[in-house]
Amino acid sequence: MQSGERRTTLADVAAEAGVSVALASIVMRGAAGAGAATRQRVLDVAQRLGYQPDSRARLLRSGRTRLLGVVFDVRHPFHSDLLTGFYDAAGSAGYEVTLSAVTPRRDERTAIAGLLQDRCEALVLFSPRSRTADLATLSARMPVVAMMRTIRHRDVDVVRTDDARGSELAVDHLVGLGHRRIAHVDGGTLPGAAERRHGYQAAMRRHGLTDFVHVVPGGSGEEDGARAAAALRSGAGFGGAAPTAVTVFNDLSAAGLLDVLRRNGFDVPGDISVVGYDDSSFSRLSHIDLTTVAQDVEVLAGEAVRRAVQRIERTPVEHREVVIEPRLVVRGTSGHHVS
Amino acid sequence: MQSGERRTTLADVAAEAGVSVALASIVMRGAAGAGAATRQRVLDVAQRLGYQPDSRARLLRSGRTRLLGVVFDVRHPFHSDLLTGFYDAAGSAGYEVTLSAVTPRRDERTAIAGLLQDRCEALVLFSPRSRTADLATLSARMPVVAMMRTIRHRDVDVVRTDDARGSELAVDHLVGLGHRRIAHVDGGTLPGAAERRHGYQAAMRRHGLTDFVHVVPGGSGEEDGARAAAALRSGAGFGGAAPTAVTVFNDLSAAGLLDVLRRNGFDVPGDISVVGYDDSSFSRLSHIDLTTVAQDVEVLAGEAVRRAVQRIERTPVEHREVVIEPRLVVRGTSGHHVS
DNA sequence: CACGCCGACTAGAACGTTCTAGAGTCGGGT
DNA sequence: ACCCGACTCTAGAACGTTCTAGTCGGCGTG
Repeated sequence: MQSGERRTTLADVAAEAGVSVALASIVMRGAAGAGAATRQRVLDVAQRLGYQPDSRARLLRSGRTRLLGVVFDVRHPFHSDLLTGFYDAAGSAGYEVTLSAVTPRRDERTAIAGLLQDRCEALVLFSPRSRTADLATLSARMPVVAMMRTIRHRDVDVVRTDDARGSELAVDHLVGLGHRRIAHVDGGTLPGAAERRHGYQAAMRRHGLTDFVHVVPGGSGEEDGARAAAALRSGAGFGGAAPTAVTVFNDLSAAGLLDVLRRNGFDVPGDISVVGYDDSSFSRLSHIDLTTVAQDVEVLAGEAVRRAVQRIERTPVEHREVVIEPRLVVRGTSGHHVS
Repeated sequence: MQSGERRTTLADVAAEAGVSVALASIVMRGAAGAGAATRQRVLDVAQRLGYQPDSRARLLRSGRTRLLGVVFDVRHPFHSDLLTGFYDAAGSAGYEVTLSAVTPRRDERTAIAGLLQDRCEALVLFSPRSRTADLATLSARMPVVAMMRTIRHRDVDVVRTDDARGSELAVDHLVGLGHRRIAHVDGGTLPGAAERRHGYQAAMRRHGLTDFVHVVPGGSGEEDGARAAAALRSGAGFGGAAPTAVTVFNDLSAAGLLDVLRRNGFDVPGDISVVGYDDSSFSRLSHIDLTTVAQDVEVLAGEAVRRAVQRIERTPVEHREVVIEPRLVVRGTSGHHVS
């Protein structure tokens, strides 16, 4: 099949229906100005010939593309969730979505360049790692929305979760369960790590637990969490006493930490409570069952689309940065402190 | 920023450089037929004006898009891995990739329709669920490659893993460890489930274990595996004796099964060995550490691209169906049978 | 009956490229 | 001196749409 014949164009449909191309165009895009009978006839012919409008030609002429470009990372499960919400939000705003993936061998520059050619009207970047200056340059060409990360530049919009607040929720939860010796395994220089660390510290101070603040260097991988577990067991932070609870930079690191703890005979949450961050799909596995801080996917996606559309349509915008409230998901790895 | 001014076109560049549009075009696409000095001058001007070619116009004119459309499911982690390989393979074949995602609220039809408008030259569908007839209709319009699934239609190409062989590898591995009472938790009517079930049955027969063949109804979710675990413990299949090993339809189901087993005091792999399927990222978590059957992502992606390109360029094709050998990844959930 | 108006329809330009056909220029071989 | 080929460059059509500016009847109104 897929024969060499030219695909059917609007001209074919028009000829077959015995009308002008212009009228066929009017019918196809549902515009006013065609008689009911003619309209039906054109529609029938189009259907019969299997006519598919050529979006390239259409958009070339009309200037608009109603296309939102999204750069996401295939390695980040959270991005997949966000994508789901993004399609919904874009759809109801009357925009299409075009995707460009970052992979281990395809960097962000390449992914962005791919979208640039597609003439999308705005760029939405999931957890961008580009330098602020590069994003600023980009924003001279089209609206740019950065997600899950702070960018301090007046031409780049930001939609992110309040990560400091997320850590605070985790600490509040643990304090509510009677914990005092709460450690934090951080994410080093990774995006969001500083906010999460500061949130932890602020919450500890607020609860009068300044003396118990203990940050253990971690990272984003399982092995980072495992390493941190070893450091914790040595009990360096609390004058020899092991912490009774830990908040971790992300779920993957938390999983590594959990594993080492359990292997070493610790009962979770009996001996020690663990709270992750991200609500990754695997944290829901009953076997892991991780208490964690969830980002609100629907709202994040919705706000990003809203912001992009506002910029495209030049609607005045109230705040450059939209910060979404996180939500604590209590599962099986956190429990009452028994002294 | 993103001012209302028209974006710079080839005509602008040409005018500024004092050459014709045609020559500017020649320079921009690196074609032969421009003097070195002129070429450099045009390039400089283009750079200075921030010229970005409009792919829509370009492709409208040239007819070709060199675009491969991919439909993937955001929920399937394996698809993310495959995407990585796909970008690589397409890139080195000189093709671009355009993505359309299936999400819980965006079905395959919609995802395909989105790509159709983009005028890609071939469609590659990851684990398509569409009916064969629909795919056949589609293939009248453009080459269609289905992945990870059998399609019996002469116009639809197929690139998939030999799932029967995958199950056989799992069984061979377990038999090699001394197991005889090996059960299979299947995937019902899901794509690939029948092949995996048949592979299990064939391998059991080959090892003379026909009497021990025992298929437990399962599914793709964690809860399916959990349910199957309960059924297994009742020992229905082997005359009251519980199996010493299980092969499971996929990793997620295996994780659910593992969890229930361990919670009920079974030692894995001491009391029972478990083998999953897919090598999902979470199966690598040290906490799960699942022995599983891996699909060769690089090869799958490479073959899919090769096949799509062959169809596009009308190169004769040897086999309609390309079947890739799976690979067993031995981790911690399988061990010697101790009787 | 003339007028204006409205609805149905159309011709042709426009969008930003690529491609075809050909025009000019230069240098070298006869 | 002439021609030829190679090279550089250009004009203008073409791609499949949408949009602008109409044309053409018919009908209600004065």
